Amino acid sequence: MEIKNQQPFGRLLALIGKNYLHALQLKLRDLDAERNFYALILIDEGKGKITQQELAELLESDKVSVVRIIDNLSDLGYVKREKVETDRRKYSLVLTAKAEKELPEIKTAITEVTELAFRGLSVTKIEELYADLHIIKNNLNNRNYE
Amino acid sequence: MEIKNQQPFGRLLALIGKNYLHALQLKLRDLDAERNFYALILIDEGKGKITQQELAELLESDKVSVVRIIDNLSDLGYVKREKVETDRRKYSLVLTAKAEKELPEIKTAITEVTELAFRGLSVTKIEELYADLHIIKNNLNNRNYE
DNA sequence: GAATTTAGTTTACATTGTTAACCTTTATTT
DNA sequence: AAATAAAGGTTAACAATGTAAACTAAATTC
Repeated sequence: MEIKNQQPFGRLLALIGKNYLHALQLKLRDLDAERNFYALILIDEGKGKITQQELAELLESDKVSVVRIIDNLSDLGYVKREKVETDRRKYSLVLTAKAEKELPEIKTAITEVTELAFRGLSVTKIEELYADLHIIKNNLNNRNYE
Repeated sequence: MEIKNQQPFGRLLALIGKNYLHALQLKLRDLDAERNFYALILIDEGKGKITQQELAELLESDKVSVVRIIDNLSDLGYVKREKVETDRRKYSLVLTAKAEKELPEIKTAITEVTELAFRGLSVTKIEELYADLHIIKNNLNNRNYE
């Protein structure tokens, strides 16, 4: 396979990532939440203790974006901000009952879209793929070229 | 490797794609063009005959986005729109001398970032990776779930 | 206790994605 | 040939996203 005359590798990845998200949004179109599904999962895993700053790190995003994500999820009734008593600059992010009710459907949808994406690939190949992608992700980390 | 407790696959790809583009933009920061590098390459390959509609298909984008891309490249002096005489609805997209002069640097930068991304992976692995990604891209094509 | 740092918010601006309405030119229908 | 539809491109509007700067309030450092 010639590498020349192909679209840049990063462009290919970004395109696939976008299509993945579209498939997920379609599967979950009956929910109020239209995006930020992974944030909900991370907040759930935070067991009521995660802060916006910590969430920003997990999402590899910045705190301004996280404010908007939480505003969005909060407006839709998925998340509540709770002042941390021991450090009153921080908020703990807590899922509402609504979010907890819908979370299984979200996780299932993610699994299904991932399975759709991987159709025709063996488990071995998928594991290799993840390993390679993590190598590539590290290679492209800012500290490697800035 | 556990697939659970990882970030959604599409999110990983989108992140890597974004980092790839950042690396490329950094490498090419001395150029006037700050993006749309791949569009320039496609226009070059179109040998002065490609139209906006055709470019939209190659970019897997829509015609509105392409208008903006060509506006941008045209404002920066990289591309000219030339009316097609045989079908006066269309424009041929033509690179300027400036674009042709900078194109080698752009292609080199893309190659370098791609090589940086693939550091530590064998040629065999890279070829497998491309093959797998194209399978995944097809799997996630709209027609497979809409 | 003054200065700095941290968590979060707000504002601003540019880019991107999406949709709809529109103009002009070409193709199709009848 | 006239009417209609379709195609190529443009414009406008709106929401989402990325990035940066300035800000408040609380905590930490010196």
